[in-house]
Formats: sequence, C-alpha cells, structure tokens
Amino acid sequence: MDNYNDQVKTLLAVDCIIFGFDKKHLKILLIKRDFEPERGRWSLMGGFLQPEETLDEAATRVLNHLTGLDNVYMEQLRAYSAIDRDPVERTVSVSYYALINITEETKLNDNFSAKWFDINEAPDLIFDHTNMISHAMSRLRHRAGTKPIGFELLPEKFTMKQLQTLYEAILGEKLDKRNFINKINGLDILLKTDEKDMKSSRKGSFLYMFDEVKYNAKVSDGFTFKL
Amino acid sequence: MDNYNDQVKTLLAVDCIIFGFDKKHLKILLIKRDFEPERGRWSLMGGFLQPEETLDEAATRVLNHLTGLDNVYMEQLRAYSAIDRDPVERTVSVSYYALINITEETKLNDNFSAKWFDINEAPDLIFDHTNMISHAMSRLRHRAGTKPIGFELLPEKFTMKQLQTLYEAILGEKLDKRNFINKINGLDILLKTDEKDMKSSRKGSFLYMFDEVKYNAKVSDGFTFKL
DNA sequence: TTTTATAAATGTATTTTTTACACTTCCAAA
DNA sequence: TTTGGAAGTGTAAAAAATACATTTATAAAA
Repeated sequence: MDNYNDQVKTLLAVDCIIFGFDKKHLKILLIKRDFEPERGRWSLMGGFLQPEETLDEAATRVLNHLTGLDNVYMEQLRAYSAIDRDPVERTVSVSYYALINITEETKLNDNFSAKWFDINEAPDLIFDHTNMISHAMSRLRHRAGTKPIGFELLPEKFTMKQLQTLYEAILGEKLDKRNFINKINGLDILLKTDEKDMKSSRKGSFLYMFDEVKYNAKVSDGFTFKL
Repeated sequence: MDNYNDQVKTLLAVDCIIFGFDKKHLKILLIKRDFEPERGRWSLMGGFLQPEETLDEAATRVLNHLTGLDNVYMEQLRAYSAIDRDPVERTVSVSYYALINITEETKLNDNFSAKWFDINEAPDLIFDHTNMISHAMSRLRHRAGTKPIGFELLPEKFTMKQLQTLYEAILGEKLDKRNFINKINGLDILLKTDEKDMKSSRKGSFLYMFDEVKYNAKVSDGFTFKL
C-alpha cells in the first residue's frame, strides 16, 4: 500500500446541528458569521479538529464553546468531502447533531451572534450546511422512534402534551392524543409525579419524568423502545 | 473562528467493508497485509484520501483496486478518529460498505492476498476494523429491511430460496418460507422469468429478477420497500 | 416404465398491532 | 355557581404479522 509520508493531509472539521425544542417547535441553533469566509451569512457552528482530540471530543468542545453546555447528547452523522465545499481550502467536515433542552440558563456565547431558528424557517446557509441539516433531521426522526432521545430535548419534568408536541415536531405530523398516550404508557418507562403543570389549563396536567434506570433495566432484559 | 492557516491537517483514509454472498453465507473480503504497519495480519482494504477526490471516490477507487469492479453499491458509514487507532501516525478513517455479487469473473488483485471470510468466522483484525465491521453489519441489517439492496449481492437471476437464504444470512435468523415468499410477492417488484434453476432440485425452481424500473416507478408513486 | 426421493410451490386461520374515534372530568376565573 | 377549555380515559375495527401442512414436479433409481 501507500507510504504514510507520501500522503497528503487534509483539513478536518466538525459541524454541529444543534436541536432544541421551545415547548412548541423544533429549533436549530445557527450562528451569524462575522468572520471569513462567508462573513455575514448564517451557518452551523463548527470548528477544526485538533491533533489531541477525537471527532467526538471536537464536536463536544465546539458545542460547549457556543452554549456553555456539557453532557449533551450528541451523535456523529457523516463526513462531507466534496472538493470545493469550502472555498478557502479543501476541508472535510464531519457532522454531529446535538439535542439540548433550552432553558433560561442557556447562555449563548455572544461572539457568535447565534440564534434559534424554527426548523422549517432556517435561512440560507453556507457550504453544504443545508444538506447536513436534512441528514440530521432524517436521522433524528428515525432515532426518535427507536431510542428514548426525545427526553433530551425536554426539561426533566414534562407533560404528556409537551411530549406529544415534541414528537409531532420531530415527525412532522399530527398524532392522535389517545393513541400516543396509550403507546407511551405501554412502554412503561415514565414516572408520573404528583405535580401538575398549571400553566396550560385550569385543570392542570400531571408532570412525568423519564425513568432512565427502569429503561436501562428493561433494555438489558430484552426490551426495545419503539414508538 | 479559527484561521485556516493555523490549523493542523490530518491524514484521512477510507476503509471498505466488502460484503459478498456465496449462495449460502454472507462473506467479507479481507486482505493479508504484506506491508507495514501490522504486516502479516488481516485487515479491511483501505487507502488514503487523495487531494483531488471525494471520500466516495476514494472508496470506489480502493474497491476497484482490489476487485477490478465498477458500479458497485457503496455507502458511507462513519468516521473513526481515536487518537491512536493507527500506531504509525494519526489517521482518521471513514468506513464504507460495499455489496458485491461474487462471480467466477471476480478476479482479486493478487498484490493483496485477499480472501473471503464467512462473516461469523472473520479473523482477528488490525486497528478498529472489527468495530467497523460490526457497524457495517448493523447498517446492512437495517438497510436490507428498508431498501432493495439485497439484490446487489445476488446474480441478476436468482431463486426465491437464494433470496431467502440471503436475508437469513443478513438478519442472522431463520425465516418462514411461505411468509417470506408472500411478503416478497406482495411487494410486486420482482419479475418471474420462465427459466428454472435445475441445480438445486429435480423439480427445479423458477428464477426471478429484480425489476428496478418497476420499483422506481412505485417509489415515486409513494411506495416504500419494507420487508 | 414405474417408483422413489427431494425440494418447490402454495393459502388460510389466528394472533398481534395499529388505527379511528367521543365523552367526562377537573378547576380557575368570571 | 356557572362557564370555558384543556386533561384524561377505553374500545371496536382494520391491518399486519405469524404459525402452520399438503400437493406438485421432476430426475434418478429400480
């Protein structure tokens, strides 16, 4: 095969598709570039791979740099390698998606003029970033049906309605309330608290929590999440 | 963000998980390395990304170099970036899997001492290649249920039994003959020829072909393959 | 030519899963 | 005390998945 020394090295970057949910719509976090190339346009948050880190670590670092958050659910999507995808210099980029629970404490790094966009109202993006988002969306849609990742986008305690609204936003379709609740309850991985959210109605609606311990126990017992 | 010039570049490689089917078992094609590092051990076929090609093109080139084949079904899997995955020098590798129909004409490049292994009897492999294969297997299992890629592993004309055996090999479980045939026929994407394969039985079994034109027509009509 | 051995071919009843669908309850605010 | 509005709840029908056994065609053997 080929000698390592003769080989051309390539710039390697990561780009993050950062999903959030504002109790109503699925959002992505974009930055307005005040740096070259493509200054002034919107793009995904990204960064170059450093010598002493893995791609996962790079993605985690980049996400943390923008949001200040740690311990965020992230998953690698795929590598993009079109020759001219970056006009400055050849750069292969590996995309990651992240799921974050947007709260009042989520303080975005001011240096990036970041903004949350409704997934269906994202602006024109640089390079192949629009493409990356579509890939991320279809991965998210699939994962949401087979792994309990939806909870990553919700606060610790949430109502059934919120959960349903989230799934509707992810899947892009309306779901039947009774069927949805029946299915969720059938999974038997939620903990019903005795607290109620009184904001949404006079009656109030019970708050639930994802019971991760129970879920893991069930999984090692052969159970598979399927919505 | 960061200036391009200050960035460290990385060696980028592709590795190919090459699947084949010998009418009975699912196989992968491995090479015995007579070059460093890890001379003498088995590994996936791989190669470095060249400046003027995309990752897809690199994978296609590498596959062609070993098998002489063109127009092979390939799909990118994911990037592997553990710091020390390659002991010689930091190398990020992007894995691809390929599906090829093994025939008498498939002439492997002698320079690589390549050999087909039963998927369940693969030897110890270098680096993270064993990991790559598991990822490839689970992707293949999933894809085989949602896209008509199984046919890539079969000759143009095949019997129902061969098709079933293939799916059993991919899924790693026995399937019920009648249910399988009913399901396949229900899809209505096969063409039944009037030829029979007389090798397997005295009665002989009819040969079928995948009707790609019909499949595409059905897909653009809203149909989705689901086995 | 008849018999035999072997895989190919074929359909249905049962179970499970998914879907469609509407009324009652609770409570804050008027 | 009345009212408005979301929360909460169950079942019947349809669709999909599963389990399962006999007949058929042919080459080779008798």
